[in-house]
Amino acid sequence: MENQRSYESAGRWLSTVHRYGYMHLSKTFDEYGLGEGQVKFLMVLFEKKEQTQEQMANVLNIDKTTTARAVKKLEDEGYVTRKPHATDRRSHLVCLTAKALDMEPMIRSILKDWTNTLTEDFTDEEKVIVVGLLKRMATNAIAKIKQEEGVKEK
Amino acid sequence: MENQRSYESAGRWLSTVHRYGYMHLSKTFDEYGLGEGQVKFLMVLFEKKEQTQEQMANVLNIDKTTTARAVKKLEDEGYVTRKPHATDRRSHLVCLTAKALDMEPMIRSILKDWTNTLTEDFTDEEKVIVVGLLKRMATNAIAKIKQEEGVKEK
DNA sequence: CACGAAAGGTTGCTAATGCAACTACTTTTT
DNA sequence: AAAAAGTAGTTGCATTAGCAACCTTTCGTG
Repeated sequence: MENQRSYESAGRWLSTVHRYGYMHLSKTFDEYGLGEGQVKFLMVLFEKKEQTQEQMANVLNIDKTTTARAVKKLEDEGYVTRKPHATDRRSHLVCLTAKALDMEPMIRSILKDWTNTLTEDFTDEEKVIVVGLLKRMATNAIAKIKQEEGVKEK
Repeated sequence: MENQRSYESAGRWLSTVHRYGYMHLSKTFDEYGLGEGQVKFLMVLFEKKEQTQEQMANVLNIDKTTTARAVKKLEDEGYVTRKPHATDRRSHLVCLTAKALDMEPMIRSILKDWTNTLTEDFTDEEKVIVVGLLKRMATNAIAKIKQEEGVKEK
């Protein structure tokens, strides 16, 4: 149990990178009527084409209320439409509009540019390593929270 | 320019880890009257003992308004006091209370536990690597944002 | 089939955070 | 020394995000 003298933990840098990414991407996407928070949902739709809100929330591990509000903004800005689900009247299928599809390359390139900025001085190997480690941390975090929830409602 | 088919970028996992960390730490610190957002300022004070808000904002790369509000909450909860600066009447020195010092081991241990959870299945080497890579990403992010600001006000 | 549980969404509330604008002191320039 | 520029903090506003509570529809079991 060494005395951790300086505040240099993973979490400290993680939150810095996250905040700065948020700032940069918010500013960059602003001119397209997009907020940083909506982009991740677009990314899911670019891959899956049609999804219910519930499905998107699950894939991204994001709360369903956050999902609902992000989808609403995307709809307001003309990036997605919602059509009734064929068999379940509770849910809606969220679909991309032509506008969103036109913007796909642009959006991907903005995200990629930011990733490149973050890993500017990384070797190719390090670039691969960091994604892998972050993914494992995310997996561990998710497992822990799920476990806490499980305990709570036992 | 390979087609990045799945949304597996560093940023995606980074934001997941960040959000889950926020959730876990908020919940854990809640019973001490602390929010996740205030803890990083306490960590700075544990190391530097006395700081102006400006100094804390700089160390953490956090906006001064966020700093002001975090300090206010810490003051309201009895973790810090503010005393007038000896030579500059614009600023205040933020100092820890006995209550905060008593809680220091507890707070460090909660943060460390979460780090351990995130890196549960990491080798010792990987634990070191991930902090280093995150720190470099943070440095790159900060440099980029500073550069954008510089351009703006030219 | 009916009733209760579960699932998909929405609304109200709260926290952390950044930006713009403002006040109040300090330092620099002329 | 007076005016200009810069620094420390604060307040108002907006965004992302989660939680609790609620509504509506669907499903499962007696």
